[in-house]
Amino acid sequence: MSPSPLTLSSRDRKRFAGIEETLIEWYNMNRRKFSWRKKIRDPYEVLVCEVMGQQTQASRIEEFLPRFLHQFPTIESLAAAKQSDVIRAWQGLGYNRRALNLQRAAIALSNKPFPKTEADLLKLPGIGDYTARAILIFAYNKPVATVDVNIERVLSRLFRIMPDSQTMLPKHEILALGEAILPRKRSRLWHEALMDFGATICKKRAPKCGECPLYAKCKSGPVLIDQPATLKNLKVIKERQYFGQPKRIWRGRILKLISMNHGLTEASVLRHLKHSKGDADFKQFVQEVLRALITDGFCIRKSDRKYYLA
DNA sequence: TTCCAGCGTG
DNA sequence: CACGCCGGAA
Repeated sequence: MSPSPLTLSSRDRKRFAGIEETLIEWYNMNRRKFSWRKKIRDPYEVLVCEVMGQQTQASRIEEFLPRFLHQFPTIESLAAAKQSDVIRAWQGLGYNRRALNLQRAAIALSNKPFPKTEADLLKLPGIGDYTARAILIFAYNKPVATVDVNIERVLSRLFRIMPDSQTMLPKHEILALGEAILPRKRSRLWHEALMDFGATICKKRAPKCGECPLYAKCKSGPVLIDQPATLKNLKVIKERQYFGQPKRIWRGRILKLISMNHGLTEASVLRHLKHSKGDADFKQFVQEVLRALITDGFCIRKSDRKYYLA
């Protein structure tokens, strides 16, 4: 899945020469200090770190990664672990499916050389375009480009005039742009710089154009600098509520209940949830959630009619 | 209450 | 391509 090669316009190329140097300089002074950013990186640790990073703010990884790696120090140990222990180790991080997929990936990788190509990484469950490339970049400093939402924002705004803080270039254009400007000898450093810059200066909401070292070179800066933090006319999609909470919250609570008890009947689950008894609709809803947790591979119901972590 | 942020499925 | 998945922080 290589992006179509793109030749930067000579104008863009000229502008970029200064951008690269300024951004790296900014990064050297202002980078976020994370424990996993060490000189030598174990591919397995990069894999875990990147999966934890999916849909999750980097600061929250700090809390979970060391503990997880202590508990599952190698691919083989994760592959051999009880799934219930992996789920428990993931509790609080969110998107629990990632834990299941990560262990499945570990099983697939167990006792084999760690993959070094995008195609091989993409075969793993839970590894998509972004993560496959990110692993190659952070584990091996491989000269490929990857685009997360931070990089998407930074490149869109820098190279094209974005009408507001929400609008971005199409994904394939950004990837092509990313490939075109990639400093191929320092892919890892460059991507970390782009991400940190996007997370702290070129933020989604209320970007700090006033203190941006690239302001003079940024196409969108003049548009974004005075934009109010909250945009009107942008319709907010409200999350559907079930009995006062989004379903994901109920799923999380129920999964946590099951993970903290050895065998729970449906009645016990209902009791723990402290919802008004005799609410038939709520009972049916909980049943649906329990069924889904089983379908999704988190739980099982044994012949004693009690629910357990799978 | 809103914000943040990739993958897999239908 | 649209949607569901999680939970802490702002």
